Amino acid sequence: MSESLDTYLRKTEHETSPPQGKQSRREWIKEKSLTDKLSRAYLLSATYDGARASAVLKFYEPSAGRIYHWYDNTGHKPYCLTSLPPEELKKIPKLMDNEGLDHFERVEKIDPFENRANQVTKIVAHDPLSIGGKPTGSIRDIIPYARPDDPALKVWEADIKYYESFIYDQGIEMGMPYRLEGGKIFSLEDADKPSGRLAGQIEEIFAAETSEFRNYIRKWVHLLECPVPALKFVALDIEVDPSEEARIPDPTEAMQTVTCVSWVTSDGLKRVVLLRREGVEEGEGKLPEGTQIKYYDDEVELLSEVLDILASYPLVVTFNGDQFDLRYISHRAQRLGIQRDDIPIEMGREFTLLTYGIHLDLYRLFFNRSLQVYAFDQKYRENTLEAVASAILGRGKIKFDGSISQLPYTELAVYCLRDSELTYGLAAYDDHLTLKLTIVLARLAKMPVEDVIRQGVSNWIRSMMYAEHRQRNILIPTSKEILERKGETGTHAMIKGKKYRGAVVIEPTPGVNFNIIVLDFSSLYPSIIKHWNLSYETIRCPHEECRENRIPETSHWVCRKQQGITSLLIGSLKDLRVKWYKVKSKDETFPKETRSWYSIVQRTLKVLLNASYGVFGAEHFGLYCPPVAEATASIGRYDITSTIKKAQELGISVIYGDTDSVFLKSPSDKQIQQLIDWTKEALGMDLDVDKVYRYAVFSTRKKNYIGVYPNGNVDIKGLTGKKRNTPEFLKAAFNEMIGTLSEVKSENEFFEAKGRIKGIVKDCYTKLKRHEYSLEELAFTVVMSKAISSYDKTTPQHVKAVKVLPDEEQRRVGAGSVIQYVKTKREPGVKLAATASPDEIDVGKYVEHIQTTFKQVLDALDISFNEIIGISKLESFI
DNA sequence: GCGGACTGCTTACCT
DNA sequence: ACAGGTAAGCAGTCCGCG
Repeated sequence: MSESLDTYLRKTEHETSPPQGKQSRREWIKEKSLTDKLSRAYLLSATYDGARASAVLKFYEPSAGRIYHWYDNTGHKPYCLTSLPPEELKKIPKLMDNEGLDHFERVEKIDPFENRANQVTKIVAHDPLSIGGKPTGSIRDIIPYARPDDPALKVWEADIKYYESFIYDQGIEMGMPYRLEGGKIFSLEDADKPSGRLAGQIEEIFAAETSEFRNYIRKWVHLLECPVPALKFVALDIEVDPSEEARIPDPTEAMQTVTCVSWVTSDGLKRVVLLRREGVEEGEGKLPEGTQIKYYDDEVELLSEVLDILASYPLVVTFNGDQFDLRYISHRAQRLGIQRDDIPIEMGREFTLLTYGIHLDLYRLFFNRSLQVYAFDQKYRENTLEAVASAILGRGKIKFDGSISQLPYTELAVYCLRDSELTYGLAAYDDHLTLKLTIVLARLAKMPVEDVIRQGVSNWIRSMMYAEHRQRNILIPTSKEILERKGETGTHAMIKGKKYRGAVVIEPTPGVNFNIIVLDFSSLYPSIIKHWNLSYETIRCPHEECRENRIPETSHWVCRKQQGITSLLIGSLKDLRVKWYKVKSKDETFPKETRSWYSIVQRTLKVLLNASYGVFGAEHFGLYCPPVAEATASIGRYDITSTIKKAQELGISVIYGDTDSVFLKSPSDKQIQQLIDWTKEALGMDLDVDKVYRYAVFSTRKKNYIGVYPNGNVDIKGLTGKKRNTPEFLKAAFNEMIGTLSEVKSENEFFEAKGRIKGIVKDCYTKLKRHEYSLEELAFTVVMSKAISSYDKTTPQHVKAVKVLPDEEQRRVGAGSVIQYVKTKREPGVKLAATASPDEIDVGKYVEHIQTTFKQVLDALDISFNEIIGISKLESFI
C-alpha cells in the first residue's frame, strides 16, 4: 500500500478490504457495515438483499462519514392483494405448488372508488420475485391466467418494488434522521420538530383549513424543516485507451486498458493514478497544487486502488457512471481476473450501484427535464459534462487536439482530473444544492436517493401517492381499473394526436403598448386541483347527487362528499410552498442558512407541483386518469376566459394572455383590485400582479413578445433572435436592437429608436452581402435528437449536413450531438460549418432569415423590412 | 417536368 | 416516460398544367 493511499484511508477511518483470503470483499463490506447503535444517522437508501431475503436500509452517519446497513428484522414480507378469497385461491394448483408462496391472509382495505372498507386476500411470498418479476410462474401472472373468464377478478399492488412496499408499509422516512439501538430503528422526529415559535406561525397561517388539511401541513413541515447534514463524498472519473479504432469503448466488453483514474473528495483530496505504457511521454501538464499522482505498472494494482475507494466512500458521484465509468471498472476488473465477489459494484440493467455506499450519477439528474427547467432555470441546454459544467460552474473540460491515446502522462492526468473536479463541483456548488435537492425529493417521494436521481417526476409523484395510500390503508388501484371506471377524454385537442384540449392562448393585439400590467394565477393547475377537489377517485364519482357538480365544457363532474387524495396532497404542498417556503426564503429576518434551505425547498416543491397535473394525462403514470387532466385544463380555460371577460366589463383592455396570465393595458389600481377580488370570489382563485412592463412589443404571433421593465431589463419570449439554433450574427444584431429598445422610456423616444433599429438591420444586411461574417457566425446550431438512422421519414438539414461525412465519422454523431451547419448555394444546400468556405454561402437564404428574425419586431414598430433593404440596395449602386 | 398548395416532420419555444 | 399550444423551416406528396 502506498503512503499517500494510507493517508486517506486513515481519513476514512476504516479498512477497505478484508483480511487476506478470509472472505469475499462484498460479504466483508456487508458485515463491516452492521452496527447495533447509532445516535443519529440519515436514511439515504433502501434495497433488497436476496441472500438475506430482507429489505436493507442504508444510513449515513455524519460524524464518522460512514454508511451503515440495517437489515429488516420485523418479518415484513413481499405480498400482493387479490379479490379472490383464500378458498378459491386454494383451487389453483399452480399457485399452491409455487415454491415462493408463503401464506394467505384476509385483510381489510378501503376501496378508493367507493370509499368503503372491503375484504381482500393478501398473498404473502418468501421473496419479491415470486410475486412478480420471474419470466414465467410469478404469482401475479398465475392468478388471472387460472381464471381467464372472471371479469371481477383483480390483482393489486403486485408491481411495486419490494423495498418500496417495505418503506410505504412501515412509514419509513427517506432522507430523515434515525436512531438505531438494539436492532431497532427509531425516527428522530421529536428532536427535529420545528421550534415552537415557527410551528406556531405555520399553524396560524393555516388555521382556517380543515383539520385533515392541517395534518398534511404538519407532516410536510416535519419533513421539510429538518436540516441536511454535510455529506462526505468522492467524485470520480476514468479514462480508457481508445486504441485502434476511435470508437467509444464498450463498457460491457471492457477490452481496452484503463489508463487513468482521478478523484476529488469532500475532504479536500485530489488524486490521479496513471498506468505506465510503452512510448508515452511524461509531458508538461500542470496539476492543481496538492494533487497526488501515482504511476502503476500493473493495471490490476491500479484498479485495486480504485476498488478500495469505491468500497470506502459513503457517497460516490460520477457523470455517466451508470452507463460508463463504474460499469467499465467492474467489467475490466473481471476481465483482468479479479473475482466478481471482490468488486464492490452491483450492476443492474440500467443502474450501477455500490455494495457499500451510494452511487449518484449526476448525468441522470441533470438530464431530468423537470429539474433542468424548474430547479436549474434552464441554465444549460445540452446534457454533456462540458455544457452543464460551463453553464453552472463557469468552467469546462480541458481541450486538446488529437486523440486521447496520444496524450503524455501529465496532460492525461490534468484532463482526467478536471472531469472529476467538474463532477465534484456539480455536486458541491451553491452549498451542495444538488445533493440537498435530491434529499428533499427523497423525503417527499419516499424514495431512495439513488432512485430519485435516476427516475422522473411521474415516478416521484407515484411513489408519494402510493405511500399515502398504504398509510391510509387505501387499496392502490391498477391503471387499468382507473381507466375502466373513469374512461377517456371527451374534448378535442388543437394539435393532432393529442388526447384532450389544453390551455388557451389569447390572440395578441399587435403594436407597442406602454404601462402593461401582467396578472397571473399563482400555481394555476395545483390551485384548480385543490379548489375543485380533483383526484382520480373523486372525478366521475359514483354518487348520483354529485353529478350536478359539473366541470365546465366537459361531461365530467366531481365529488362533493369525499375529499380527494390528490387534491389534499397537491393542495397542501402548494399552499405550504406559496404561503411559507416561498415568502420566507426572501424574509431577511430569517438567518441566511434558513433562507437558502427554504429556497431549495420551495424550488423542489415547484418541480413537483408543476408536474402534478400533467402526470394524470401521462399513460405510463401509475394513477393515469385522463379525465383528471382534461378537467384541470378545462377549468383553467374557463378561469382565464371568464377573467378576461370580467376585465373587459371593468373597462380594462386585455392585450394578451397565455394559460394563466393576462396582459392589461394601463389599468388603474382600483380596476386591478376589482379584478383580483372578483376572481377570488367567483372562481376561488388567487390572481396576483406578476410583472409590470414599462412597455411591451407584440406582433400578431402568439408566445412571442418583448417586455421592457421600468429598470430597462428586458423579457424576450419566443422570438427567433433568442432561439439557440439561430446563427450568432443574427443573435448579435438582435441583441443590439434589444439594447436600443431597453433604453426607450416614453413614446416620444420611439422615433429616434426606430431610426437606430433601421440602422442595425441595414448594417446586418450590408455586412452579410459583403461577406463580412465568419462561418462560425453564420452557422445554425441544432441538436440531433435521435440517431441518424432513425430519421426515416424526412431528412432535415442538420442530418443532411452530417450524411456527407464518411461512415466512421458519421458513427460518432449520435443522439444529443450538436450540429453546426451553414446554408450553401450548391446541393444539398447545407454544409457543416467546419468544412465550408465563405464563397459557398447562400446569401439569399440568409437575407430571408434576417427578415423573419426582425419582422417579428419591425411589424409592431410599423417599419417595413423592404424599405430598409431598399435603402441599402440604392446605396450599393452609388 | 415543374411549381404551388398542402400535409407532415423536426426543432425550439411558452405556460 | 408530466401535459398541450405555437412558430418556423423544410421534406415530401399531390395535382394541374394541353
